[in-house]
Amino acid sequence: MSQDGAGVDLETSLGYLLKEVSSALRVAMEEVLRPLGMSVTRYSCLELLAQRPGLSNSELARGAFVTRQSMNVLLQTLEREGYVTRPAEAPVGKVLPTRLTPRGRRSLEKATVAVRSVEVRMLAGLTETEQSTAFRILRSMVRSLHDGNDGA
Amino acid sequence: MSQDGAGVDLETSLGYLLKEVSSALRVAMEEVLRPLGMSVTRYSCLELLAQRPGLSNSELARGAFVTRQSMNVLLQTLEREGYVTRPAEAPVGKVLPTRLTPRGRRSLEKATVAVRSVEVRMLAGLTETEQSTAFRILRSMVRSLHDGNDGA
DNA sequence: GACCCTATGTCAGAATGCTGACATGAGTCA
DNA sequence: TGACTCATGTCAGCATTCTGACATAGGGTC
Repeated sequence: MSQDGAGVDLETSLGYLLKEVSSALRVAMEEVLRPLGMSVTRYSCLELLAQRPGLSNSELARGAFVTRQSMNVLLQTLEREGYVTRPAEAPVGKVLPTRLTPRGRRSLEKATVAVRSVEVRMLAGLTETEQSTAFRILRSMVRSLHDGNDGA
Repeated sequence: MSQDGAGVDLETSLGYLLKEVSSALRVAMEEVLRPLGMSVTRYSCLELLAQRPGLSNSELARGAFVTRQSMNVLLQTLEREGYVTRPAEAPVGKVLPTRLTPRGRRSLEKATVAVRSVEVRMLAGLTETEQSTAFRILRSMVRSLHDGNDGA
């Protein structure tokens, strides 16, 4: 009854399960980030900047999986609130390298602890080997999906 | 430089990789669904109804990982356009069991083919064993994440 | 029956992300 | 040099989803 041959069976579909996991992960992250007054996208942006200082708006957008327009709005907010800084003039081209301020770094610290606790919980019950296997398999999926789009 | 000890290293984080995969999957699905004039959520709703006829608004919302308010908006659209039907009066309680119309079923058929092709592409390069392993690991992640929230 | 708790359907407003569009700067090629 | 292409930053409008709120139905418990 749940599979009439032609359909994508939800119970056995890896795509559906993937959506379920990412949904649960997002909910869990929002839950621990909310008390800190931070959203997932905001956290992603700050974490990206902490690990790769000087990233541009477009690079941050790609790293956080949103459009550069959305990231631009977020960066303007973060800049206005004093979490990041961007030069008034582009050193080269139109690219504006962004950096965390001390305030941004402090804000990120608490968020990082919270997010790490979620990731630890998600990985609970998995061996090191299983985690490595999962990593390899997920990487393969990303590659396969991109190949079909970009043709690269 | 990319890992100063305390940070969540993006290059090795399963959470980040998970976000990358689901993002790529969503993009790929939107790409094949757009020519059919269908969105991912719309497809999810129809597929859910095909496999489990009579699902209520709230059940569909949970199955598609959106709020029941969002699903309600979608259902009203689908009903107005003749893809689904709901009784005017609730047979029991307030629950309105929803069903696909022939038109909805036809619309879904093409979409299912398109979505299946994406899933096949995503799984290309993975053995049957790897797919089973991925399924088991992802299920474990969902369980661990939910345990922390519901306390169940 | 009275009460409480939960789940549901639904409306309205707010937030978030996306598409479309434009100007500008860098690289390539003839 | 000039034309062409591509990537970037940014503004504006639109679409989708979410949060808040309300009334109602059903299952308990007393």
